[in-house]
Amino acid sequence: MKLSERKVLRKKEQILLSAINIINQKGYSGTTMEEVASELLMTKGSLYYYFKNKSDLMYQCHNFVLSQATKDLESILEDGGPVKDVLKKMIETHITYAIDEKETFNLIMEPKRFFNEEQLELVLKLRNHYEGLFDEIIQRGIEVDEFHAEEPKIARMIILGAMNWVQQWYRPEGRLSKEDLITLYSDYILKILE
Amino acid sequence: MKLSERKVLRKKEQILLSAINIINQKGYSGTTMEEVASELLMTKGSLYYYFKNKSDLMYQCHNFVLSQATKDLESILEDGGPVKDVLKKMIETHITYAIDEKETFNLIMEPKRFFNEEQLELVLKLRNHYEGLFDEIIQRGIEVDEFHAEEPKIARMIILGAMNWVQQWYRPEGRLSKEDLITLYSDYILKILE
DNA sequence: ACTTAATTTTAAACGTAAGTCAAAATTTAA
DNA sequence: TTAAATTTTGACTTACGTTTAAAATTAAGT
Repeated sequence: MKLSERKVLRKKEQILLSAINIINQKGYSGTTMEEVASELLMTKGSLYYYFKNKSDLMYQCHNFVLSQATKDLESILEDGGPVKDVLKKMIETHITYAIDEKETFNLIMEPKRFFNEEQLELVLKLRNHYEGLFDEIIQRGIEVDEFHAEEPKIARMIILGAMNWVQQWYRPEGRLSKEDLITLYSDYILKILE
Repeated sequence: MKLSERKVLRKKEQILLSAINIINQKGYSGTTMEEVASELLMTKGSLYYYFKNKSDLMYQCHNFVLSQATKDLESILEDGGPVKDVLKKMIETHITYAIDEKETFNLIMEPKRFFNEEQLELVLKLRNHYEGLFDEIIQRGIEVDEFHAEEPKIARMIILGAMNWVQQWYRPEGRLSKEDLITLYSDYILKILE
């Protein structure tokens, strides 16, 4: 790889990190290309040299965060251990992302609105892979007879939905600590798989 | 009430119904004031005679649909019967709205992005009321010892999240019929409350 | 029916933010 | 040092929400 190519990659990553910050504060619609640019002392025109358009930039931010979450889950799965413990760790990770990276983690919410067809395909692929990691642990649990589910994929959808909804109501400054929240969710989710 | 006032109300409702249709097809961002207006053979300027701005219009669409859903749930609750059956009916109603009125039912998703403070307050009030209806049936169930939940409101959040997520993946043309979906969801949700 | 007042609609603006582009500036490589 | 490649600029276009003053229409009183 040429020097110049590496430079472009570095710049792209700089832009991504900066954009992720702004998006997590102001949301997708609240974030302007102008603001992302000025944060890095560029003009917005330059952004279009690195990213095709706003939704491309947003897509890559989402991708960045989701890929990181994916890696986290993969390493939890690899570490192995009792299925219930593994699932609990996965739940903890997912909920933590959902809260801490609220906006970028869940651009997920309305992918069709924001992404074009090509991006959408990639998002869905990555998302399927991510969701598949939950299927994997559920499957393991079923095999060792610790989990039971008639339609495991539906159970997984229910679990994911329950966890994602956390963003809609949870406030860190509220009555429940993040730890409490995660404990409660883990317990309820395990009941689903009983 | 004067004739003119009634006329305004009728017109407002016409606009709402038309807007709800467009929003459910194209989503909030995909819907332009221009399009809503032209659907009714008006110019977009006129819309601003009836609604303060776009987010006011969208808010009222959401309100309209959510109010209808609320009435449906209230009448199910009033009818009474075995708590599990009542809850199942409520689940069916909620999921049906979530699928059929996808966009307007769940402007819910990101209320802060779209609504101003005043609207937000009203939305949250209505939403709390709506959610409270689920608390009510859960409470009934606990009292007759058919449901068990340590933190019933968290259980309710989990249930709502699970149901709302349906919009993200369910396709009527897919493998599962809406009936299958609702049956599966009901069964899983009842497990949460076991 | 006629006149005046109130209501409703219009069309032409404006503001903001996304996206484009040709030229200018800078960097790289020979 | 110079020519080519890369990167940045800023002015322009377009789209859409929103405002506004004036025009058109409708209602009400006599």
